[in-house]
Amino acid sequence: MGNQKLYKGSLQTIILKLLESNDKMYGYEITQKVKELTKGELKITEGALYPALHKLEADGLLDVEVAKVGNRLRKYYKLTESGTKETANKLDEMQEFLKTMQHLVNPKFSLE
Amino acid sequence: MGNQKLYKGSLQTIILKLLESNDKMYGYEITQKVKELTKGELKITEGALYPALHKLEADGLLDVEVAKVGNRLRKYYKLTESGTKETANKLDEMQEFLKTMQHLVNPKFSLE
DNA sequence: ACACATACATAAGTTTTTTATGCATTAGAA
DNA sequence: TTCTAATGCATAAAAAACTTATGTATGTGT
Repeated sequence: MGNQKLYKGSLQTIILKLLESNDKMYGYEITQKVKELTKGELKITEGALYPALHKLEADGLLDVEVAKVGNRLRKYYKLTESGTKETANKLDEMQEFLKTMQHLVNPKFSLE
Repeated sequence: MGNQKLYKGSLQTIILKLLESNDKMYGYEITQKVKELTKGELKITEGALYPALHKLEADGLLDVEVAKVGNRLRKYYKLTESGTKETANKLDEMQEFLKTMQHLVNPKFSLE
């Protein structure tokens, strides 16, 4: 499961991307989805996730809707209009970042 | 120049990779090289760089050699044996990270 | 002279994350 | 049936890594 340290700074983008693909999700579901999609490489901790969700909501990027399933509550999050725009921005920045890093660390780099 | 936040956690790897490619470098040279290689996308600040170099040295991954150029001093850093091994590890982790993130944010993802 | 580039450094503050808890419900195994 | 693990939320203290601000000094070009 490699270096969790490298994921610093990308949590918001990951959350937004998942919500763009899945319309609405709740916190626990996000942790499981990420674990599944990354084959266990990335495990989002609750201590990071919930504050991040609260911040995204406070910033107006997410709307929350509380649902009761059996006797247990879930908080479903979905993108607001502004959240959808910001997701596009953050994904662009992420692509740019990945391209740059690829270029920096790729072995071919030493030939330049 | 995109989102500097995403580069959090990757500074050590970047420094090590540069030293792997260039044998020995001094701090200011590193900042300029990174700016050049990333076409200004990434600007390493001195407040981040120097503490990072000191830590890598303290951890035994870098050796330092002070040189005097004119009346001004430079600290040349180079990989130790252990630093060379750690560089390989960190580059592997970086590749893994980039692959995983690419997979997470790539548009194709929504088809899965 | 003055501004900017080179070259090092550290300290205070911010952000983001980890680690450690805490509470409560539900499903499954012993 | 009792205990453990999973589900589901949450927050607080601490650590990590950075930005911003500042300091010192030399060299270069205008």
